[in-house]
Amino acid sequence: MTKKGKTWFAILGFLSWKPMSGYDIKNLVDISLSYFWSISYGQIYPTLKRLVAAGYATTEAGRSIGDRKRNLFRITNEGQKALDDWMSKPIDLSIQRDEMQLKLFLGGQRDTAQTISLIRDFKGQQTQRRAQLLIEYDETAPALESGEFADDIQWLEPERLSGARQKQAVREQTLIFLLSIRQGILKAEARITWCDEAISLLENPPYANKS
Amino acid sequence: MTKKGKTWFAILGFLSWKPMSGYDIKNLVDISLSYFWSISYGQIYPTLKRLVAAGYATTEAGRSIGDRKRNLFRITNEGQKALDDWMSKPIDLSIQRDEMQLKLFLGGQRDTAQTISLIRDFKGQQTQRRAQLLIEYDETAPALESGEFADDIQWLEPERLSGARQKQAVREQTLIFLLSIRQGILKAEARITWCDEAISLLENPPYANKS
DNA sequence: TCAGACATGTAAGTCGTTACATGATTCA
DNA sequence: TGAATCATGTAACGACTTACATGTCTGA
Repeated sequence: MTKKGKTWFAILGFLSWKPMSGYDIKNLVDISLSYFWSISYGQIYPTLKRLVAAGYATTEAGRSIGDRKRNLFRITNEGQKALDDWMSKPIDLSIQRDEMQLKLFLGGQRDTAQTISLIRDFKGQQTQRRAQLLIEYDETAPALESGEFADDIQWLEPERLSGARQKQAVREQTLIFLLSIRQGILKAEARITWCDEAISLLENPPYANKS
Repeated sequence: MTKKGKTWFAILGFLSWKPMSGYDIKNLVDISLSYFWSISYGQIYPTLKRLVAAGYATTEAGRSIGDRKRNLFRITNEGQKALDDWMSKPIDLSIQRDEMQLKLFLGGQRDTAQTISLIRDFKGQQTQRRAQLLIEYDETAPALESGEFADDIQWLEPERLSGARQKQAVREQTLIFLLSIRQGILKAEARITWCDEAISLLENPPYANKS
């Protein structure tokens, strides 16, 4: 049996929303998950094939009204079952490589000045990211009230629902999206806090006057 | 020319401390960088070969006094130069895949109850990790005062230095190590904060009474 | 009509893990 | 003596990116 990794279930997860093409999936990830996920065609198309081979999806070539022609993939009951199973499994917490920490560790006691300057740069990056995320948050938040997506943010265009249900779906989706942005903001802020602590300690080591 | 990735420079960075074997490097990473880096023999030995081929390191087979025999690798001037260059380059900030966020996004509006339970589990994991890191912090911190490593924490055993210089080296290394633990703690706390916010919002959505 | 977006795919290569193979040395 | 650990490696596989190839459709 083929190996089922995170990409496998990520794609299956999108198909559980509604039937999609590989192209749709790529767009969806790029537009709405760009901060914490990415995927390439080199993964998508072969994985879709394997999903069909595994009986987790079916394919309908060429279909689509009004739109250009796309190869749509639809999740099967078996696929849905496998997805539900994976969704409820605890998060895999294996190491997240952290280049900043690696450089700190490797160079920290050899060249403090350079390390400090590196941390300063890092803080700059994180500060910028935080600002960017705050803007995105503010642009998205109104949809929570209105139930209508702002301008270009129509990543989830659900099957047409009647007015009230449609608005509710938009609100739910918006809340999820805001939560993910919020996570990015908190992460950036934690890093900024760390940078400040680290710079301060490296500039004035607590053992400075010890022999 | 062979590709030079992070693993390449990670290994080179260790060699810049003192000559080491592949086995030493593996141990060092496992013991002191385990929270934010990992490396396997399948990477180490081939990379060491490539470092030698690139002129960044030399090898001395069999050497070692009192110890078992090991193949030691020593960084060259050229290697040191390349390392310095890499060390001063800004941190690569490309996406960090985040399984929690992926699952939130995929399942959030389909099955809120399951998502909440997933977040609760995640919070549990992060709380545990935070506790573990706090313990490690407390165990390591005394070395900042004493200039002597606690019990089994002798990852950096520098070339023998005279008393005062030796203590100073230990203090510097300890500070770096504490900073990296601190980063792990801040990261875990940011995640815990997010979990609380997320659960609260998912349980009581701000749009609950809207039509 | 033709540039640009839409849409689908493959090939080659890097990166990393796991499992396996091999042998030396230590010490209970 | 034999189990554990020290020590060095390779092979196979999976995950992911990049670059390429190919063709369609839309609108200025």
